[in-house]
Amino acid sequence: MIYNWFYLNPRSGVPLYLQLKEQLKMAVAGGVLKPGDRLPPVRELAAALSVNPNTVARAYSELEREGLLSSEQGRGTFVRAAEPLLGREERKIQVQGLIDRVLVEAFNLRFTPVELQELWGERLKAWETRLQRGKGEKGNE
Amino acid sequence: MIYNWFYLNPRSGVPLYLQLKEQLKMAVAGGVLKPGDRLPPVRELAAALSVNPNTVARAYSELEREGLLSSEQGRGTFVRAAEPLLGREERKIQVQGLIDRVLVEAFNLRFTPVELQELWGERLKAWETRLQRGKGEKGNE
DNA sequence: TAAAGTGTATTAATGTATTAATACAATAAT
DNA sequence: ATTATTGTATTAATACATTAATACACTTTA
Repeated sequence: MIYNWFYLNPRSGVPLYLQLKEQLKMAVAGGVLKPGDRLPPVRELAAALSVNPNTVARAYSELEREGLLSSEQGRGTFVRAAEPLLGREERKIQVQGLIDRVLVEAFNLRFTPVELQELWGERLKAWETRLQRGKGEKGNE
Repeated sequence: MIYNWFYLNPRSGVPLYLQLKEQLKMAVAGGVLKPGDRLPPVRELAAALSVNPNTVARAYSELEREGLLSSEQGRGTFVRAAEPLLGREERKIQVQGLIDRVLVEAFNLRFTPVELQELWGERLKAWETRLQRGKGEKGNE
């Protein structure tokens, strides 16, 4: 069951819809949800997570705006198979911005470029193997 | 003048104190502000930026809590010279978390590990040279 | 010691975000 | 066609964040 991949904590301080968005992104990035997969209906997932359907709807719709999902009224919500909405150059700029912010933070935490390079390598490899693992499988178990 | 390194936009949607925090971090990470340097008094910087002194005070105090600055009542606020407050392991975990978030975002934007590796290398090098440049200089011009 | 310069704390005004309740609209199934 | 299923839009209640006004406390300097 795909539900088991999600867990919301109302007392964490992090908004429910943001927690869900984050976990949905993880599920897609990690291969648990694959392009074309259908997500649970808003009411169903909302019931399973004990939140208002609007909360799930907001997570879905924001992820649609960000190009990760695709919602069709009356049909359902799906993981987008095609390229995201943004163009190649725009996406690159966005990722660059993210990387720059990490670098600034890390330098302020007194990390050296060499240490950072090592840490980055570690994490990238970890995600690569995770993506590899989730390659052959199908469906939402 | 150090003031020239800061610019706040009240209509950007981003809170003023966050804009200032970000720019202060950049100034330190990039070597414009060096350990031991004194920052402008809250009232003075506030006047220069046309905001309430509390806004500057908040930026300063949060950066103090984060270990980047050090404020002393009656004396002023300075760039912290010593190691940050967090321990080595804690800092590593924090940076790892930041990196992971970038990776998730990037994968969802359909970047491949190879592309990411390249982009990361570019940005890291860019910051390295920037840090190098700001090494010999002294004071706030 | 008085005055000026500095960061800090308290309170209030205002805007924004979050969540829920409810009704609407489009599609699919019968 | 009718009903069930699905996403969407509107509104309201509530809490939180942001900024400003103002007074306070500590340090330096004359």
